[in-house]
Amino acid sequence: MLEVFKRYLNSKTSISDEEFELIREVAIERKLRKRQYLLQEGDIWKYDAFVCKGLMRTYKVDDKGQEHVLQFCPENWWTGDRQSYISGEPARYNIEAYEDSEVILIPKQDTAKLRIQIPKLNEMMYDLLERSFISLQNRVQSNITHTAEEKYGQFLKIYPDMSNRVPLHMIASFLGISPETLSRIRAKK
Amino acid sequence: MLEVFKRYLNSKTSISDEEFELIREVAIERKLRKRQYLLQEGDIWKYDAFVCKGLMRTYKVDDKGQEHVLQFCPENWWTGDRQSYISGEPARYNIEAYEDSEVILIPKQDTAKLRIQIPKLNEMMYDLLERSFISLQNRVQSNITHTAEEKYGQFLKIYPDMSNRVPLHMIASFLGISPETLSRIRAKK
DNA sequence: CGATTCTTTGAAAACAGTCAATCTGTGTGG
DNA sequence: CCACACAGATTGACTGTTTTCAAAGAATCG
Repeated sequence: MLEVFKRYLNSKTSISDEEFELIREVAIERKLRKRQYLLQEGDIWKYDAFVCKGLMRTYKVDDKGQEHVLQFCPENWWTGDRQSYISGEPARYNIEAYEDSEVILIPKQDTAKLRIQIPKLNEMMYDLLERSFISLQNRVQSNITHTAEEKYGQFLKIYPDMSNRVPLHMIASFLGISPETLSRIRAKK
Repeated sequence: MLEVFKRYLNSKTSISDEEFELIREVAIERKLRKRQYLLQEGDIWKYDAFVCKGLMRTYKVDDKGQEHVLQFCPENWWTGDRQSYISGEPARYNIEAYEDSEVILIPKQDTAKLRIQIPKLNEMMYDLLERSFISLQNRVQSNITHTAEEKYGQFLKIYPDMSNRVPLHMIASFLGISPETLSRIRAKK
């Protein structure tokens, strides 16, 4: 599991073996079965989580009991609840494995130390946040600009394999449309 | 204009007079009249921009010539096109003053130096990005969860004074609904 | 195989968008 | 100072899209 992480780090920046040892010392390896939770609403999130294998989804349940998928997080992406992480408040989201998954957790305090010890890691994580910001911004823009059909088209471009990995109704939820509507959109292609 | 900026910085962190001098040396003060552009689509954005006074809006024009407002940026907020800033690609957005405004521009290279010279500034800008990320995430969540009416309610909570400062049709555009629909939503309260 | 989850389909209702006309307020120039 | 132009807001009628509800048909998993 750590090998995947090391390969990822070296694709994004360059980390020496000694530096990676520092990471290894604090990294927690966790295996999750499908439908197992990484985080439940109300808990406090204190990690940085890197998905080595599998697929996580972040979702929220509204007053009417309806689920809304905020994010899909496949292998080689980071997940977590940034709001809870920063503020120390209870999480408002659930993060659940939707496939059997392998995740590396780095406790918050250790991340802070590592970012000082390994400046390149710090830089990488900053870049990551910037890019996440931009992709969220693109998503907002897509939401206010496009029709349901166009949004689905965009989604397929950005996540080409996701439609094979998660059920349709979760994609609909991610896009903010009803599953029936998405089904009909697909039918007419 | 720089006084406003200094006050802002000291509300977010603490910057000594000597440190602020470093900022002053590179800061560019710019006054903009209503309808004047800070950035036009196609240009390359190379600054960090802090709004001391007035109101900026970031928008995009789609294929059909329709404007879509991505962001309102009143005094004491930062604006810019992060995508263009990072990648060096031409901006896809326009940033326009919607009131007579005063903006401080710090050129990209100078920001980089300042962030090294003034660690607290660096920290502050990181926190800022994190918080911007979270608020965008909340906006996405609101987009996929709520009806037009609920979204408008949320908007009023987050930007209580904005409805006095910008025309209704721009708020509609920001929310991704038609001006007529927003007008009707308001009428039935 | 049986149970569950997911997807599709149909019909009706709710909702939002478009187009066009009218109304309102503001600011400008004669 | 008034008349006019202009931008913005509202309203009505219509159209089109999306949701909802219900039921039936696939697909998947234990």
